[in-house]
Amino acid sequence: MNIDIRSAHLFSSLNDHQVTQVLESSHISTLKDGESLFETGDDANRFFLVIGGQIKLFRVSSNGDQKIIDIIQPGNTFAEALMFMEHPIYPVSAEALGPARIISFDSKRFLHILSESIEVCFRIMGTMSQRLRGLIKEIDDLTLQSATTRMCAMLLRRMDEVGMSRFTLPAAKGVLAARLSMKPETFSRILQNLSSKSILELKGSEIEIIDVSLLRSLAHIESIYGLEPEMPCRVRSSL
Amino acid sequence: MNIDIRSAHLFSSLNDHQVTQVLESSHISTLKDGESLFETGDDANRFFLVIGGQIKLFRVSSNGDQKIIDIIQPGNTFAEALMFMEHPIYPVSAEALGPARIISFDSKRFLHILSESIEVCFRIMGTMSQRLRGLIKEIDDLTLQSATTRMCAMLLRRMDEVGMSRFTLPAAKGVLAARLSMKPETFSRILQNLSSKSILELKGSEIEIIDVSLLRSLAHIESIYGLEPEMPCRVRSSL
DNA sequence: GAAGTCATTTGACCTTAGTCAAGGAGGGCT
DNA sequence: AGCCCTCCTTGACTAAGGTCAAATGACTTC
Repeated sequence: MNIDIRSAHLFSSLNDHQVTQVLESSHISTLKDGESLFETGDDANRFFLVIGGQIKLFRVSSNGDQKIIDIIQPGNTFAEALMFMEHPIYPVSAEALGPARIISFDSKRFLHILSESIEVCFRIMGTMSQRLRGLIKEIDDLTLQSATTRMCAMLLRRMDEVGMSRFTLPAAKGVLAARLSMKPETFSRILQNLSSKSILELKGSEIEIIDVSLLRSLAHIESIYGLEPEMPCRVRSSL
Repeated sequence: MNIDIRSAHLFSSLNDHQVTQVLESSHISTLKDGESLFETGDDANRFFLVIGGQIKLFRVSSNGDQKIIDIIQPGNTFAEALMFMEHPIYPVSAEALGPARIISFDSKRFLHILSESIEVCFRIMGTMSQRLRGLIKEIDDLTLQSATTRMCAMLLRRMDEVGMSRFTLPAAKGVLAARLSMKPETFSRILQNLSSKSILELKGSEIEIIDVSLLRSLAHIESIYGLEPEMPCRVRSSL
């Protein structure tokens, strides 16, 4: 197994010597599906690089609901932003979504290397900046956008990523629902609804987008013409 | 007017020479109440330090609603995280909340100084890290917490800040409502409700917390015993 | 001090999404 | 095949907040 950690953005400008140093404090591990890596509130002395599978970052509410903050894909690092805090504590929990492989690194050690390389600092700041932007967008989505809008935006992103109008969902529906901050039931209903409007066709986790432009307009401003007024399962009539 | 920008965390480890350099590209300005500083999507070539008044950062939905992401207080910088992006664009809009005074700095110029000072880099990364954490907490609040919980948490924060159980709200109620992602009406009703439960007393924007421990428990897990079941203005009875 | 403007409150009602409960459907295992 | 298990779907209903509109209050400005 010979992974070049330099393929990860964060490490990409390290020289050979630095790579060796970083690897000295590294530790590779395999996680089973659902295995926990750390929990919200744990001391954060290490950060991670996903080399296989997916890691989900999430928060749990007092009544057990969980909101998925992010799903980290292979090649990406996470929790590296914490090393700059005086008392680093993970603000989220992390566990494997399916079997996964990760490398962990000692934060202190990496900080030391960082103190010699402005270039790596800049890289990290770039990453953090983007993450900041992503979170702001997410807050926007959560407060200013409806569940349907979020769903449509997600479908469009996925379509873009795959490059085809026919694709398979990147994770189990329940997981995607939590990522989009809705219940599985709502997720299912919205998908059904889009399907009934012939905006897409779905069979299991296979989706084909039929009307891209309509989907796009829904992702931006919901209900160009009444999507919700005809939502199923409304009890209006019985009042 | 002789403000030492070093009192701002971001600049605190600059030497005299660097301060001079930074100030060379700086520009002080005064904003009237509601005056816009920049809008979401504008090119982000400058970042800012608030020296008087408050600046609100917000996003606007397609139907005109606005969500306040943050309210920046004097002594704090904002938009500095953007300079690390290749194509920097403000992810939020900014405008003065009441008359305000700010200093703006040229990002490029500052980047140059940064490239000579690891210490300042570390400081920035620390700030960004905290901001990241704050946003995650906010997402948590929005998805996993109710409006009442958010209100209670805000009141407790404010009480902590002031150090007394009697205090005045830090901004107009409508503004606070937008900050907490709720409508002014909801804000008012929740406050009324807390008042009717003798958890607090309110007169205008003066608030006195009566039952701190109950407030605290509401902030954590809502409805230890039924707060919502007795919410006013419900039409249950007419069904 | 009257008029006007703006923020807040209250009331009545509506919409979104969550809850709870009951069925499907698919996949792996024996 | 039959069974179990987990995930997804569907139906009926509830709850939290939003909407709209009117009433009140508070603060300016003339």
